[in-house]
Amino acid sequence: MDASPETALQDRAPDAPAADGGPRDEVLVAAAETFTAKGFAAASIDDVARAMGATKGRVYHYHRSKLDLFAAVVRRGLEIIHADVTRAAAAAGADPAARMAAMTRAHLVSILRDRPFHRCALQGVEMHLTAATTPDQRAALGDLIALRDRHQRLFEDAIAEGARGGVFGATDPRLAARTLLAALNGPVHWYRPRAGETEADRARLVEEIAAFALRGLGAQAEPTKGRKA
Amino acid sequence: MDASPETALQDRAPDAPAADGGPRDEVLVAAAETFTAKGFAAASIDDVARAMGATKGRVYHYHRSKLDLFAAVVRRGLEIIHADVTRAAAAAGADPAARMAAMTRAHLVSILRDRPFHRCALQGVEMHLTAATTPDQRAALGDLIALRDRHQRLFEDAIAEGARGGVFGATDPRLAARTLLAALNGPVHWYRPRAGETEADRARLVEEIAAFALRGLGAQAEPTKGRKA
DNA sequence: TTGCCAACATACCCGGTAGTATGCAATCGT
DNA sequence: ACGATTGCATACTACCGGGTATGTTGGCAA
Repeated sequence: MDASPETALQDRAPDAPAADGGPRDEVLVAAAETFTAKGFAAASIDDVARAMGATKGRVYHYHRSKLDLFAAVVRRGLEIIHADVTRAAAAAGADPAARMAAMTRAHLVSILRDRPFHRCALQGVEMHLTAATTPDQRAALGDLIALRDRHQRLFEDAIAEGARGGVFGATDPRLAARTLLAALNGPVHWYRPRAGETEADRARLVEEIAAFALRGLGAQAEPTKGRKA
Repeated sequence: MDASPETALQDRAPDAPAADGGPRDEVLVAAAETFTAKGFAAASIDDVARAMGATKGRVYHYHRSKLDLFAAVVRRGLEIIHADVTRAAAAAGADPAARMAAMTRAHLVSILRDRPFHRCALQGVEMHLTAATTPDQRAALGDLIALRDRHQRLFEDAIAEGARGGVFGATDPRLAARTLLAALNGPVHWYRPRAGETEADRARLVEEIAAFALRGLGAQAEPTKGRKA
């Protein structure tokens, strides 16, 4: 079986397109929910399997280790949100304020929609700063950190551009982006879709948090120009 | 030893005054740093002991279980920051904006000073939302959540008062407080005192984040009235 | 039909860790 | 001076959970 180390299934790029609803995808979803519920270290592979009504065999059939599984979940989360924000930024015009507003809302919407994945992504990011003991862990989490940095730079650049245009008052784009994202990521920790929650409820949540974040940057509260779009 | 279940050492109120620098305190500090570095689930009691150059015996002499130890750390963190913010709020005048500014800065300063404890506090809060399996865990974390809520209510009330006075633009004080605190707690995840960092550096950090947060509330950027105090 | 392989389930191993039981030196009250 | 208690260290146990090795079943190709 391990005759050639490259033969077996890897979860490299095949995960990137994603969300096909197939069995591989079901494992990822179950893992995201379980890791979200119990945390990476506290959740067992059996827990993940049980969440699907399956056993370890199914999990290890698609992923070579617990960390690999987790990394796949984190990667999925980071790629989803990066795609969402990038798309929103492209759709918005060149105006820095409107562009930033669109990015902020897209980030929030993405979080509310795929909260388990994004929660795991945050967990994964924190694991890096802390103690990634083994060298393979370092490697596995390393490129995930790169993805996170890429996403953060999206906001850094937008802030810096706005600051050059005098739209924002930020002196340190990096610190501003960090603080902005910290505020935007808040719902990851406490949001739970309540029973009978409407789309409008979520939209209101997004608008309130987005308003806070955009004001925080020093932007003038533009009269909800692109609203309802 | 367990003849009477109440004789032995409990870590109830005795911890509250705290920070005496004694051996009990040293255990708490080591625990805070270890849990911060590895996370609650991933950190072992031996890790905590090793961080002190001691063994498990010393830890279990002061705390009855891993969760008890962790709860003590979380409690310490929550009590510290609550005391700091309360004191700052009292020192500031009755003006809602100035009061909120003082609270915000106090919260940030507290985080930079005692980051390990506050990081554990955040961890502990998240553990509650997730899976506190056993009933004693529920109980242990329950009152910690109460402490967290008390601290959050400090900000909620200040926001609500400011909103009544028309100082802030917040429609939902609870959501505003949550988002505000999320932004303020940002440094808990990434801050590390760099070598050769001066007091002024930290002050600048505090001011930038505080400015973001206060603007987020819709407050006018008051010309740093109580600065250097 | 047969053979092969994907897609799992089952059974098992084994290292790490929470918790305990015990030993033991120093200190303290009397 | 001397038990008793404090303040740990050491040794050990029980168990959980990651990982693996080995079935077993269904579908698909030839």
